[in-house]
Amino acid sequence: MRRATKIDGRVSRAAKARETRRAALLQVARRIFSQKGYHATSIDDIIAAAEVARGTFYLYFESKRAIFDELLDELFTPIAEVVRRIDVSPGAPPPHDQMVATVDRVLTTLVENREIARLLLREAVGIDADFDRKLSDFYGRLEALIVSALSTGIDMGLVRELDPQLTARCVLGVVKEVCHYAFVERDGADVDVRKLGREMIAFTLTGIFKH
Amino acid sequence: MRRATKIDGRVSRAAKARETRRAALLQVARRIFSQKGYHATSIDDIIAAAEVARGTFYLYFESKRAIFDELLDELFTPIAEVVRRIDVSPGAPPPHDQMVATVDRVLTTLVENREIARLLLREAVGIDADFDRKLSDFYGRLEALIVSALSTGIDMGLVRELDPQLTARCVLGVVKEVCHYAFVERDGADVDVRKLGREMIAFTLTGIFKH
Amino acid sequence: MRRATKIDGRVSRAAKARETRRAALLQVARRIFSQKGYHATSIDDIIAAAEVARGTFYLYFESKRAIFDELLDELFTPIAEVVRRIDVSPGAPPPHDQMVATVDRVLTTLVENREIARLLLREAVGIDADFDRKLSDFYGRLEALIVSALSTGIDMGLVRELDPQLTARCVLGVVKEVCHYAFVERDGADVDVRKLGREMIAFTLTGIFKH
Amino acid sequence: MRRATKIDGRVSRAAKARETRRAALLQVARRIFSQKGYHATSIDDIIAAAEVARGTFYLYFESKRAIFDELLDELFTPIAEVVRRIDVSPGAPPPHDQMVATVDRVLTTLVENREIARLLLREAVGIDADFDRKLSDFYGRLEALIVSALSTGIDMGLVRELDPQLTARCVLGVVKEVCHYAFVERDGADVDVRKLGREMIAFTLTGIFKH
DNA sequence: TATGAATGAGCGTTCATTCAT
DNA sequence: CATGAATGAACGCTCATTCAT
Repeated sequence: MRRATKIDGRVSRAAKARETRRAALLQVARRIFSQKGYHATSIDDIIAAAEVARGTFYLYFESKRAIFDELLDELFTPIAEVVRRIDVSPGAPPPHDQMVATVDRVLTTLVENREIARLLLREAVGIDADFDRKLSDFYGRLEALIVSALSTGIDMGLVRELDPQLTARCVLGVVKEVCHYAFVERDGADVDVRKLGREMIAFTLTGIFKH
Repeated sequence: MRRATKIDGRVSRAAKARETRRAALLQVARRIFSQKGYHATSIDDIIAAAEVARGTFYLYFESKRAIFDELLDELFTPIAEVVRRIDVSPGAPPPHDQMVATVDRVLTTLVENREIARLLLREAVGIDADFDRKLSDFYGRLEALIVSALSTGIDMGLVRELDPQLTARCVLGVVKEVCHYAFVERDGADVDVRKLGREMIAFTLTGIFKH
Repeated sequence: MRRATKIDGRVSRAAKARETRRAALLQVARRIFSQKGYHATSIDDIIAAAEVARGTFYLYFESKRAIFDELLDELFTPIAEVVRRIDVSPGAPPPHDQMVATVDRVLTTLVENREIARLLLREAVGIDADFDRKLSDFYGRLEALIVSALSTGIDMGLVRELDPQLTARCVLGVVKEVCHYAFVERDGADVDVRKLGREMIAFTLTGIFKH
Repeated sequence: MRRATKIDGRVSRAAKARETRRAALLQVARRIFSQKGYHATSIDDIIAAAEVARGTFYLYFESKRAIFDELLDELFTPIAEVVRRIDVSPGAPPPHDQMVATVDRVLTTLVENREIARLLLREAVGIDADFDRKLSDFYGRLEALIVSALSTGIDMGLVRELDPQLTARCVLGVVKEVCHYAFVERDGADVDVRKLGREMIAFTLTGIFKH
């Protein structure tokens, strides 16, 4: 037993060390990709900043593309999670409250992951066909959610008769552009998330007209 | 005189041939850039498709960047022209009509230049610092126009009190995203420009709510 | 007869035009080669400055190398001529006078052909094996002449016992370096040929020592 | 401690291997540059002769220019060192002895570095502006030394009244040309350094005249 | 004769990935 | 596990020369 523990101990210690290294590489890559973009970042940049040998990098990641993918997943996953929580069942909180809450959570998630947000919003496409597909899958899922929310809204008589698909894209465009403005152009540091959310929601719900 | 005519004939024939070649190269480059993006397109791809020698390419364009720039200018220029025509002088057509007309013209221009539209909407950034600047200049000009239109609208009591800058980005986001949807994801072939325009305007003016 | 004259007239007029063009190309090439060196000068530079089409250049010269060769021959020929005139026959002018006169003539020739002199003195080697051979032939001829002059001098008891070959190279080295100083480093414009000649001769004849 | 030793062992072995490769590349480049000159030598030539992949070259040298520079420095450095050792302080060896010794050492250094000497003496100019400057700096330093030696000689009454600058160039010309003769034209293999030195010194000190 | 568009071999350099130690 | 030397395909670009008109 002692020995087993010892081995387990070793193993887990080793596994932990492995995870630490991996995390360190991810962190460094996150920063550099976010600063320079995918193409302008070289493996050299990453291993130099991580103070790790060339080969070591490939011990933890299959390729440059692989680490980039993994970084974007860090954002895809929580965003998808946040959005998934929208509840359209009867007895759920009122749609408007949910909308506010969701927008808030999305923005908060982006703020918490500014660097990856930059990555996502800048490196929209052009890496390769596979990545383009991944990206459009992600946005496709968001779109589907908005479409379903809009459709429900129309059914409930809250939302005017509109093309749900096209309007979903409008909403998505608002979110993307405002986030680009906040996280890519400005540093993303001093962003007033509340204000951003309020303006986006107002725009989305009522447009620019005075009613 | 006969000789002069002859020479003129020759010169113009040569100049014409030159223009033809140039146009052919531009066309090929337009297609390939639009399909694969800037980075994934090599000079080799272009000259192979154009069935032209390596040196020939450089006879017509200074560099890969130069032909890319020229392609994007094919779209920048007419878009800027279209947008410039907005008339805020007294006695001008009513704002709403102008808006509809402008959106219509912008979309028509994009439809007419689908491939470059793809290029513009996909290659958001990451080519190089110069290009990033060019791109943000372009969008900056659009944004400024929208800001000024919104401010005028607020002054006239047509538009509600909103943050003109942020809202301009919302509008820009709507346009970009809808265009991305129409020209990048779908082929851009069977796009109902009228419908697209109507939906975008409705969304922008009144949001999603039923009033 | 009239017709023949006419034709002759035409032919010679054409031949003259041909020569004029050739000369113009040579002149332009001379200037540019002299300013930028062989490698840094492109055919483009030459035809642009000569305002002549690309193909025209090749109508007059076989290649870049050929025109360069021809330019250097412009200097080789008169220099060889000048040096050939040294007269060691009995009853000839005294050796010292001839030496002074020769040095003077060589320097004058160089001054009159500053641009080619620059070329000769800078582009010592490295163009290709053929050119290297040509160059060493030229210097070989000069060397042989100096060797023979030195040997005669020794026989006549004027010159100390020395290794004629090696010393010939010393003399050549003096000439080359002083000319390099005068024509390459300084513009070659305000060169006091007399003084240069005097110093070189004094150095060659008596060295640096005070006797 | 054992482990440290092991690591040290590894490190030094690796460092040694690195140095070996570097040296091999330098040697190959030295030979080829010396045979063909800078422009006629391509990276391809070097890596083919060194049996090394393209990328490997750039692992050891920044650029073609960088390896060329380094090669020339192999000669610049010891020559500068040798020449620097001239001692004009009171109580120093007599000037003539120092001159003989210096010439001897310079020639020996050149013999020991024949290939680079060829390089130095052939690639007079034309690589690029930077290199031209480097070269003229080097020769400028030599010239300055000779000028100062001549001026001292004049003050001491040993050297006749002459133009020190121009004469320094004469001396430099003698050295360059004789070295060119010995190292570029002849293989540089069977050069009798002593004799060369003696002749050069005799020529420089007393010229060709029998006194 | 004159043109200039076309050619394509060649260049120096980069960088993601592999693998022996 | 960790290393970093080695790889080589690929890149954008140049330029002396050719040739149809």
